Amino acid sequence: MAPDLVGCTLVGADAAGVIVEVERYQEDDPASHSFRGPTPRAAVMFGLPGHAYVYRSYGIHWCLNVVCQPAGQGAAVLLRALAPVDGLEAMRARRGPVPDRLLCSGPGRLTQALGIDGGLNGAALDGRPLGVLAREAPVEVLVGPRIGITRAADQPWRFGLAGSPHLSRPFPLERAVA
DNA sequence: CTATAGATAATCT
DNA sequence: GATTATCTATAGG
Repeated sequence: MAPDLVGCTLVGADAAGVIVEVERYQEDDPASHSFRGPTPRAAVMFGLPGHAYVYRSYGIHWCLNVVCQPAGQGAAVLLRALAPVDGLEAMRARRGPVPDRLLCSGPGRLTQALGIDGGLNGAALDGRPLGVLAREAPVEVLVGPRIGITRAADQPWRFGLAGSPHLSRPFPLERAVA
């Protein structure tokens, strides 16, 4: 499901962007919050698929995940970067004086740009205030190791849209999948 | 371009 | 007390 989310559109309350970078996390993955079972924080990961798992990162930022099927599995996809397509003014207002390239180029940046916080933890991703739209055309997806983790760091579980200028970081080897 | 400090809170040891 | 699915500002090459 993670590579299939690349190219889809994330729609917020007043802004939207194409998902250009994601990472997958699941229960048997030591880097995943669901690794220790349905703890208070990770409970949503074991809940309804298609809902949002929002957690605080480094005490400062919010990060958004899409909970995966089937229910109760503890699997989710972290949204790491968007290509802004709508509501640019609202994003700029929330993000401050950064270049447009950096508006949504990172998991914490993307949530700040869309105004997403812990209040949306567990929310359905089926429309307002948050939703995901299917992509309209096939895309070329890159694969590489995940970013910012120490456990299972060599697993190629990060996926990105080939050629996007909005990735949080480039992919090491441009290997295509899907 | 790389390197590093600092902010800050939930979770882990 | 240490670590963490991060970001920004600043200093140096």
